Amino acid sequence: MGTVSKALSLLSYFSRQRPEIGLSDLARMSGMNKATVYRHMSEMAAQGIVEQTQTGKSYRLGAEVLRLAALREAAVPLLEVAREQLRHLSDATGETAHFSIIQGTKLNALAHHYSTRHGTRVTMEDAEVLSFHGTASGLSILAYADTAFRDQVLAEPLTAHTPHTETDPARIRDRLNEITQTGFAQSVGGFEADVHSIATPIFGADARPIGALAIAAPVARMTPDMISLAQTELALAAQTLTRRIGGFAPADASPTPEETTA
Amino acid sequence: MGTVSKALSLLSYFSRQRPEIGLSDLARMSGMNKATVYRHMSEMAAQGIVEQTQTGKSYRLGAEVLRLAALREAAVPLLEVAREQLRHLSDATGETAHFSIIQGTKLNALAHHYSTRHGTRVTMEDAEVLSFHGTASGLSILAYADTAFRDQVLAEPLTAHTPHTETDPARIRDRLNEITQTGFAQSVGGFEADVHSIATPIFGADARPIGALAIAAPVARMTPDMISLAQTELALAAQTLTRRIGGFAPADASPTPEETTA
DNA sequence: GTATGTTGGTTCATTATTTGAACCATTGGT
DNA sequence: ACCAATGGTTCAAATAATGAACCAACATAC
Repeated sequence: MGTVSKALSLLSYFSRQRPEIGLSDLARMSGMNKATVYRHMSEMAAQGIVEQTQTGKSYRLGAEVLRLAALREAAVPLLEVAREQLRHLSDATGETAHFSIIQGTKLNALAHHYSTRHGTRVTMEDAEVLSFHGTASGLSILAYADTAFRDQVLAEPLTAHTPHTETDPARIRDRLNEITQTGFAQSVGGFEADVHSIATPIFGADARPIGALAIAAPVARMTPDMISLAQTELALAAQTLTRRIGGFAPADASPTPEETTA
Repeated sequence: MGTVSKALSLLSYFSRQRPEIGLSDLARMSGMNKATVYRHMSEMAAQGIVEQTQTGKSYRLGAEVLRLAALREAAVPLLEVAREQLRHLSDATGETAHFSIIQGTKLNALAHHYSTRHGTRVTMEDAEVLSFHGTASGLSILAYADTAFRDQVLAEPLTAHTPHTETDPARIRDRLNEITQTGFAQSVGGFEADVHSIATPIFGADARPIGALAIAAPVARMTPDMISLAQTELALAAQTLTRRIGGFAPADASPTPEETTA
């Protein structure tokens, strides 16, 4: 691993739960020497990628990443198009819609939209790390991912987020097969208790999944009619999103909206 | 300059005008050796910061920057709060409102909001680089920036974006003094022909300007009444934004909304 | 008030990494 | 068939990264 990778890998320790990290902590977490971490952070700070809090101590992400993200959106308007679909999805279903993408071996929630139809709703946070095995989004992606990626994810220890999380790799593989039949993954309380989610993957130019659209509702409101509606809308939104970002669904991919509506 | 800085500095060559860059071009632009650029880009690609287009050739910014930006927003909700104010500003004035921040020695437009009141409007692109001397936003920032920064910006060659762009450093300094009197900067056709902009700065925790809010309208629609309205709304929005991000306006800063309304 | 354990930051000889000229293999144009 | 690009690769030489030990500053504990 080169110096640049090492420096950039420091960024992976920042999370929603830990948006600011001190020098010593960062050195401990990364296992790197304190002096090394200091220089890496200083260099990244000079480039605006990170900055120090006004107390002068701990580090956090810098404003430059905003520029980079805006530029990325200009080149590949993934989130912009996704937000459009999310708005439509939550309006059509009256429930929370969210979008997440694969980044390395992680699944990151990047955008969401709430509906105002109900007083209670499933709440989301952007930049939250989701699990592949415990969420509908993750499962839908795994179902269409190549074997190597699936094996890699399922080889790691699978944490049980709730009592209902399926953590047995063999049983998860069975579910993945079922998912490819319908094109939709479901998770009932697998990540958060009392949340029923339905998801379908989004594909990149190489026909491999790059993310997922999902609708999340309280278990009680996810009636058969609702499931049917959610699937219809998800299929349409996913197809639109995949197409708009220049992606291609694989031959065995999620059904077209016509098929679903039937 | 360390290796990490050099690698990260490659990112600065990506712009709205040039969202994808090939290896040889990037080497030429940066003046670095082709092999060096190749390894830097490879390492950054491994971290998801950049990626290669499916034609396999040129590089562009990667999806990881979206995660980083989402995380930055979670830690410092600058854009979220700014967008709120932009919405209000464009609704209240019926014109285009936009927000830009200083990054290094550049001024970057990062968010905007259009009004639907008129058929014609000033259009903006996010992630666009603005000039300090040619825009109302830039001037408003310069007016409140420390001397060192102001000198640095005015020492560089000042390009004339339009025939109306003021490029004489001495005359610009005079205008900056006037700006500190009122708290607002104006630019009539200084960046784009037929665009009249009014801007006021946003301050960080150290009472130094970090960005600016602006309203841009076609010259003909920027009547005295409109200017007055824009200033009132800008002052309020800027004060709110500065406060919400934990910033402080300096003692000699832009007037409070009360003073302006008078 | 002193001792102790933090913290962020710095130093410098040793070491490992980056660097760049020259080199391929492809591609596209003439 | 040629030429001039392109992205990518190699390897000795040069340069930069590294890490143990070291500050000074700040808490907390005794």
